[in-house]
Parts: sequence; C-alpha cells; structure tokens
Amino acid sequence: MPVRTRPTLSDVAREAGVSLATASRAINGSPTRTVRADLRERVLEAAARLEYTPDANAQAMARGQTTSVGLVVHDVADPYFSTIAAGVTAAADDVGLAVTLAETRHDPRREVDLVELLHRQRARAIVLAGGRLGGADRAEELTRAIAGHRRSGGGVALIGQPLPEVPAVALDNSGGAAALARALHDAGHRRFGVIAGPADHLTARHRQAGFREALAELGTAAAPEHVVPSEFSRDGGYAGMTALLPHLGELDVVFAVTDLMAVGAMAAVRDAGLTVPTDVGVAGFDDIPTLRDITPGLTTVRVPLREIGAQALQLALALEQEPRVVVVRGEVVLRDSTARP
Amino acid sequence: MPVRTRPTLSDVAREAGVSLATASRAINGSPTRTVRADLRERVLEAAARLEYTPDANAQAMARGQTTSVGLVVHDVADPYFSTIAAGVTAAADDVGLAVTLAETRHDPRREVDLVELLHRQRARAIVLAGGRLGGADRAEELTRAIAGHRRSGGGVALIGQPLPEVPAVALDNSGGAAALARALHDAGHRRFGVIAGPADHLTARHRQAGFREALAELGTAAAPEHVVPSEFSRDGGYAGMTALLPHLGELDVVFAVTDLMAVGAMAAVRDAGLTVPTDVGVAGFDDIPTLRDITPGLTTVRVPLREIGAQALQLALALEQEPRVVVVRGEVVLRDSTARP
DNA sequence: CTGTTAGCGCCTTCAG
DNA sequence: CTGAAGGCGCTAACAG
Repeated sequence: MPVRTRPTLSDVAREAGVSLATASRAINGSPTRTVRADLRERVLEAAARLEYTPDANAQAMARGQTTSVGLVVHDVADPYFSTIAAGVTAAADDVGLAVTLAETRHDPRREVDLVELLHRQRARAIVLAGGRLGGADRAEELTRAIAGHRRSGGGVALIGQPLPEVPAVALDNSGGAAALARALHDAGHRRFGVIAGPADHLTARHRQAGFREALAELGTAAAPEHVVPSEFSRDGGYAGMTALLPHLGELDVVFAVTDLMAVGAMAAVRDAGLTVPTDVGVAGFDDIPTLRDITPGLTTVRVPLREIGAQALQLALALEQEPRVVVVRGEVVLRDSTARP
Repeated sequence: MPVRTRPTLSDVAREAGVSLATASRAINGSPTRTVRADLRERVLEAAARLEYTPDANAQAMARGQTTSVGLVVHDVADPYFSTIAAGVTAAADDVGLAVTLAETRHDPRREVDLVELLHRQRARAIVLAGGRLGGADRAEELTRAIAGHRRSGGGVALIGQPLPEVPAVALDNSGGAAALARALHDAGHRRFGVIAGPADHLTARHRQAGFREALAELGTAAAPEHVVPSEFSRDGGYAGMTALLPHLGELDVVFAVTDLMAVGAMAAVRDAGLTVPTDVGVAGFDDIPTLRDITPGLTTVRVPLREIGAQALQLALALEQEPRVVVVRGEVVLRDSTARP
C-alpha cells in the first residue's frame, strides 16, 4: 500500500469550501468563536471523507502547549513502579493527557537525561518516581534539570524522597519501618535481622534506619552482623538472606526493605530446607498487590502506590501552587510470615 | 519564579553571531552539512549560556517525523503487561525513541480511541498488547484505525491474537495450553477442571480450548461442570475456584488460564482450609516473574514477555516489511503446585 | 562552509 | 460569523 500523504486541515477546508480558519474552529471548537451549524456540518463531513486527523504536534506547537506528561521510573517491570505508573496514567487520562514512560534502568545519569528528554518534548509535567540514587553530584544535576523545566513553565513532582523546593509525594519510609518494628516487638519478637538494600539508595536507607532506630528505642538493637547490604531486587533479597543463614538461630525476624526482596529472602529460607515463620520470620515493605496471596502471607507496610502516583501527577500539574510536599504514611500489615512459632 | 520565555534557536544564533541555519546544524548535526569547528564551538557555548533546549515538537514537525512510539495495554499494573512494557521500552530506548503508554482499562472502545490518539500524535509505531475484546464490530473499527495509521506511514504490531494483514507477535496460546495438558497427563493426572476466563476474551478462549482439546485427544475430557467462566483477574480466579470447590473430590488439577487467576484460585483453596497440591493441583499460564517464588511453586507455561515486547516494537518499526507474524511458543514449567499427592 | 528563505500543520489575532 | 495573514521553533532546499 503506497504511503499516501496525510490530508491536512487545508485539504479539509478546500473540500468543504470554507476557509482554513473556519475548518479549524469547526473541528477543534475555538474557545471564543463559534461556527454556523451547516458550515460545521460540511467541515465535519469533509474531514470524515478525507479521513483527516489533526496533527497533535502541530497543534502543540501552535498552542504552545503539549498534551502529554512524563513519568520516570527505574523499571516498569518492577511491580512497585508499575503500580505507580497505573496511578499516574489513570490520573493523566482523567484530564486528557497522555503519558510518556521513561526508564532509568537504575542509572542515575539516565535519570537526568530523561528529565531533559521530557523537557525537550515540552511535557506539561514530569513525575519522577523511584528513589534518588547516586551522590550529591547527581542530585545537583537533577535539581538543575528540574529547575530548567519548571522555569519554563513545566510542572514536576517527585515520589519518594523529596528534593528541596520541589513538590513531592513523600513516603514516610522511616516512620513506616519504625511502626513495623514496634508492631513486631509488640507481637513478641526480640531478635531482628535486616536485609538493608544498597547503601546509596535513599529509600532503602531510610527504611532500614527507621527500623533500627525504633528497635534501639525499644532496647533491642539489631546486631551489626545481622544487618546485611544487598541489591534492591528479588535476587538481592535472596543473597541477603543467604548471608544471614548462619545466624538464623539468633534471629526471630528478618526485615527486608522491600516486598520483592522479602520474597527472595523467603525463597532462600526455603531453599535452605527451612520454613517461614517457624525457623525465622520475614517482613517486607510496600504490600505489592500481586504478592498479597503468597504463603505464608507476608507481613509488610502497605503503601497506596496507585493513589500516590495519581496524587503526584496532580501535584505536578498544579503549576501555580507553592512547592508542596504531601507525606504518605504506610500502614503495618501483620500476616503469617511473622507469626510466632 | 517568573515563567521566563524559553530561548529559541534564533536566540542562540544571535547570541553566537551566526545564522539560524548554522546554529541548527551545529546543534543537531545535519546529515549532509558540517560546520567549522570554531563556529560550532561558539554556538554550543551560546546554547549553554542561554540554557537552550531544542523543542522536540518543532523538530518533529519540521522533519515530518516524531521520535515516539505508542504502547497500548489493558492495565500496566498487571504484571503481564508491565513486563511487556519493559520490553517495548527497552527496545525503543535502544533506537532513541520514547514510549507513550496508554491504557484501555479493558474497554475495547478505548482501544480504538487510543490508536487514534496515538495516530494523532504521529507515533512512529504503535504496539497493541492485550487480547482483543469485544465482538466483530470492535475488531472492524480497530482494523480501520490501524489501517489509517499504517496508510500514512506509521507502523503497527500486535501482541497476542493477530489480525489479518497486521504484523504480530502471536502467542501460541492453544498450543501452550495443549502442551501443559499433555505434561500434566504424563505426570499422572487424569481429572481436570478449568477456570476459563471471560467467554469473549480471545486469549482466554484459546488457552482453555487448547487445553480441553488436548485432553479430549488423550481421552480424558473435562466435564462441562468442571469448566467455569470467570473474570480475567486474580479475583476471577478466586471466584472460579470457589465455584469448583464442591467438585474438588472429582478433580486432580485445575487449570486457570493465567498465573494471576491461578494465584487467586490457590488462595480460594487455602481459604477453604484445603491444600495445594494435596487436595487439588493448580496450574497457570504466563510464568510471571514476580510470582516465581510463591509456594507451592506454580506449574505454568512460560512466556518470554519481555522479549515479546521488544520484538513487537521491532516488527512495528520495520515499515517496509510485508505483514509478518512471529509465533512464540510457551514452555511448560512443572512445579510443586501440581505435584502428585 | 555559511546564510537566506520557504515551508511543516495548525491556531489566532485582526479585518471584513 | 467568516476569511486572510502572521507566527509557533525548527529543518531543508536553495543560493552565495
């Protein structure tokens, strides 16, 4: 099939026997002007006959405004991010905007690049999900990129760790982890291990720090050898638990800083021929919907990821507002994975 | 902070004391022309000083080609789709394209609308994941929308069920389900139930049909009362298994047409105070990565979703090619959920 | 190698 | 209520 050249609005206008301006007003109803019914009819028919479709790019250019928003995540395949993405997409759809999805693949440099890419596309707003990685350099570059986008009228919102002066939906990671620690303590557990995630990952850091500080206040601090770093993934959880296996006799519960890691940790326990929670309890963080049916049920901190995504988009679009930070608190969910033997 | 007006390429040109064209060539290197080093240097410096960023929309318009592709899924929060999305995004990124994500929310009408939306945005290619729903009307509308996009030079590829004349990565749903049936038969199971999904859902239909046909060939057809329709979700699986509970004594294994449904089905078994696989075996389809660690391990048909997403994008971008259909076969994975008691 | 000049497709004042 | 004309920011012939 030959690539026919697309019909343009002038083609439609000519076909309908009206001017370009009238055709434009008929098809995309101007805010102020109105078109006589019969003319509008003619235009619409002509457009249908020609199979005309407006060019969103040209419209964006003429109007000086696009109809899309950007979403930056580390990895869509991770249920944490895909749930957030669902929230952002739904909220965007509600206001007639399309979502451009970009993945950092856990590379902080790409995060900056993607913000710039999205800025180039003149996204109306950019939502950055996913914990900031990298050191101060990256944070500064990111701040600059964000500032550039905002200065020229684009909105931005962060999910997770806030950054100075930028609207954000912040998870109370340390508070949630602390609440989890207290709940486990209330349930009678006393000896804790932690699979802590990467040292340079802020979310991981806040979660493990909040957990350990709460323990300290309760007078049952986790021993240093019971706190192991790991990758921020299922496999990281598996490896972390494997490292803790020799100490299992000294532990009641191991806290992995994400559900995905906790699942990996549970697999490691099973592969060692042991049982959760009989030999050791396991707790996670996030309450990923897809994982709510695993057995034993995973004790965790529920985070309303979908709502967070939706709210972040709204924050990002509220251009006039002052930078605003909404803090979302998680809710401890005790399940069988930490039942006392 | 005031919304400063964005610097344009002419601002940069003026600042650098060169012509618009030179600035353009210096910044976005023209394929044919080249710019003297010192001039290019001046331009780049001016651009940096002004914090100039090219406007992707304007470039798209001038070049007559955008740098984005569209992806249509039912629901990104569903791990099936998020894994596909990861594949599409990675492949797009490799060739420097951005992905616009659109969700049908399981509404076939929206599917058509989204194709049109993406066409309006002049997406270089559109990947449609997710089984076609709805009847012949919708299929026809969709075919028309797709044809419109292709006629004007855009690529399209489907994932799942093919449509006549459209490139596709087709899952061999019925073949995979048949292989599963044979594998379960080989393992000694004889009495099967099926949680079949929605009647109008093609993927679900092919999977259950393939499964049942293979059983028939093996001489052990599933009784009609052991085949229950359901929603295409975790809750659908739960409800389906609940409906089968009264018949559990007559069944060795229940096949749910997706892993997510299988997980719901397993939860229903547990909630009834029974055990998988002792009281009944459960099998799914997809081999969702996030669910690979559940216990008992879920017997399923592995589908390389990520690769499928990547390949679909490549098919969609290969505009010159003949309509081509790639069939991907699943691989049966037997795990403990169907271990014989 | 550089500059000038048309558009790309559409919206939007501004006249009529 | 309609039409003509300018411009959005950039690229790509076309001259110089």
